[in-house]
Amino acid sequence: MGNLPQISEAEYEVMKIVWDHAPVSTNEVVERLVKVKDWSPKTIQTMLLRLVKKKVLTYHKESRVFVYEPLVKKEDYISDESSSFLKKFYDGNLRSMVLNFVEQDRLSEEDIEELKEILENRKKR
Amino acid sequence: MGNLPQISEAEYEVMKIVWDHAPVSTNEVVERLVKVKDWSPKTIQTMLLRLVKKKVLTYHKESRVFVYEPLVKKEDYISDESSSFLKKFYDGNLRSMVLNFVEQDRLSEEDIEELKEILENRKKR
DNA sequence: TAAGAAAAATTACAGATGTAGGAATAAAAG
DNA sequence: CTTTTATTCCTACATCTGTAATTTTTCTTA
Repeated sequence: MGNLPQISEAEYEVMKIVWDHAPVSTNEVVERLVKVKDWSPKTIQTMLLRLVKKKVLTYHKESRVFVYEPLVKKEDYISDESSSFLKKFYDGNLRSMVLNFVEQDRLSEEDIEELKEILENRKKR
Repeated sequence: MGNLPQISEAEYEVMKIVWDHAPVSTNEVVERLVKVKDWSPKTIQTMLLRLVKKKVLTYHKESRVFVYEPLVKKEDYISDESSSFLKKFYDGNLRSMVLNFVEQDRLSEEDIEELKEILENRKKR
């Protein structure tokens, strides 16, 4: 953990598409993204290029088009980001975070109940 | 939430000192930070300046020196960052994050126990 | 095979960030 | 009052990020 490449905010939007649809061509990424984000296709192409340069993606040519695939797994990336986040703000552990949420009354009754169930279920395996 | 100024990584290191020691002079911030970070005093001064410009800090002059105080509360900032983080990676709720941790076996038995206690205690008030 | 269309390659540029150096000024000391 | 020193003010510059436009290359189609 902590050794994955840096992915910027805009790049992450692109990665979400790639993770969900790889192997995926430039065009498909563009088509899917412009539905959601108000970006020029050129911008999206820049992001793809940068992600390749950062080794977050690879591509191969299929005749004239690029087809991309992730080199970094989504789960790994999210795990990594979660660790950094917890380290930065909650002394590295999820307990501190949950405690903080509880103390600040940022959880509803249902949240609490569901959390307890999640923890119970895990215990029982 | 979501309307607080952006605080960069390096700026955040400075803010930690200010939050913990305000009202605090440029010199005190520098002295405390150079113990922890390998930064030039000039760099730290730049950070303080930028934080003032971003309205994260105010200062007043005490004779010739600047004395800083936060305009943004640490708790508010952390809350805000937590919301953004959860929104970005866990669909906006802490439950998803905890569930994910549980599923990925990233919590020890003690973690689970402590979490359950935290939730229990909260219920009982 | 030449023209047109589609894709990729190259270039651009402003703002944020990390990382300071140097100039100006004000206060303290002699 | 002048020199030294501490502090602030202004400037700098490379990299990253957001946001593309322009140019070149390569298929496709007439």
